[in-house]
Amino acid sequence: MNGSSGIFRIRVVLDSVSSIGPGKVALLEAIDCTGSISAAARSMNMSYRRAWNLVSTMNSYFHQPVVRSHSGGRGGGGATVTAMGQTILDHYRTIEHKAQTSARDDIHALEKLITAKSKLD
Amino acid sequence: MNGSSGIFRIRVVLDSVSSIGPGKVALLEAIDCTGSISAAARSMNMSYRRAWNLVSTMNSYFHQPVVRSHSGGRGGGGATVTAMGQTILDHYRTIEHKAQTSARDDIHALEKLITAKSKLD
DNA sequence: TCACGTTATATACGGCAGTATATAACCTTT
DNA sequence: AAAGGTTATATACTGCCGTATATAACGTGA
Repeated sequence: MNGSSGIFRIRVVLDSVSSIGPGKVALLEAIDCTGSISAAARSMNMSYRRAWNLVSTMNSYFHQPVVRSHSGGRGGGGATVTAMGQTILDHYRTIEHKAQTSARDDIHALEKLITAKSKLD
Repeated sequence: MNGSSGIFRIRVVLDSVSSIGPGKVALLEAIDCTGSISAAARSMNMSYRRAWNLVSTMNSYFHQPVVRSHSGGRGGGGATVTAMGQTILDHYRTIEHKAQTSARDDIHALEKLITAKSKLD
């Protein structure tokens, strides 16, 4: 029944240069889950450089950093999602859920108009 | 005030290869408005090739064509958005509106978290 | 019958986003 | 002190998306 996967992709454009969408959100969650930027990148099959750039960008356009990182020490270092980061994740997921729920009938109607091909996996 | 512009971008992913988002929707509306693919492309500062490819793609993944075109004749030819195309536009706009409305509080909350930069135009 | 502007299609070119790779600094653990 | 894995940063390469450009066919109106 899916419900939460693919289907619906939302990007919140906050500014002419600031936006947040499925990619950055997934990265934040992966960092939260793995405890490091490089592990998160690996888990998503993304280059470290790209992951680092995304984090750097996000850190720069919110009032406070969304990720805090440190190098050296046990495990070589790591990164954590800050309270600000969590707040953003929460809002994004809420937006996603409300949007999905409220528009579900029309989404379903659209789905019925496409010629059946490979279903989403 | 805005209401309909930027802020919120939704892409409905119908299939591993089929999706519809702001770009294709804007193109469809431009075709509906101008009566031709090339005029629509010009009005959007998009190459004819790209516009034609997008139309071709959409025509291929819905049950019926979303745009019908004809060459030659008065004005050299033209293109119109079919009933199917209109239906898709309607559903998309409805989804967009419902999503925007239902998630408005959280969107606003997110906006307040970014460092003020150039506002959307 | 010729002109006009469009559809339809192909090929070549350019820019840029993302990858691959390398290197230094960091700091705990052994 | 040495090892190990991470952050942080730079440079070079690659692939792809979209532009630019060219050409043929089409069909109404002058």
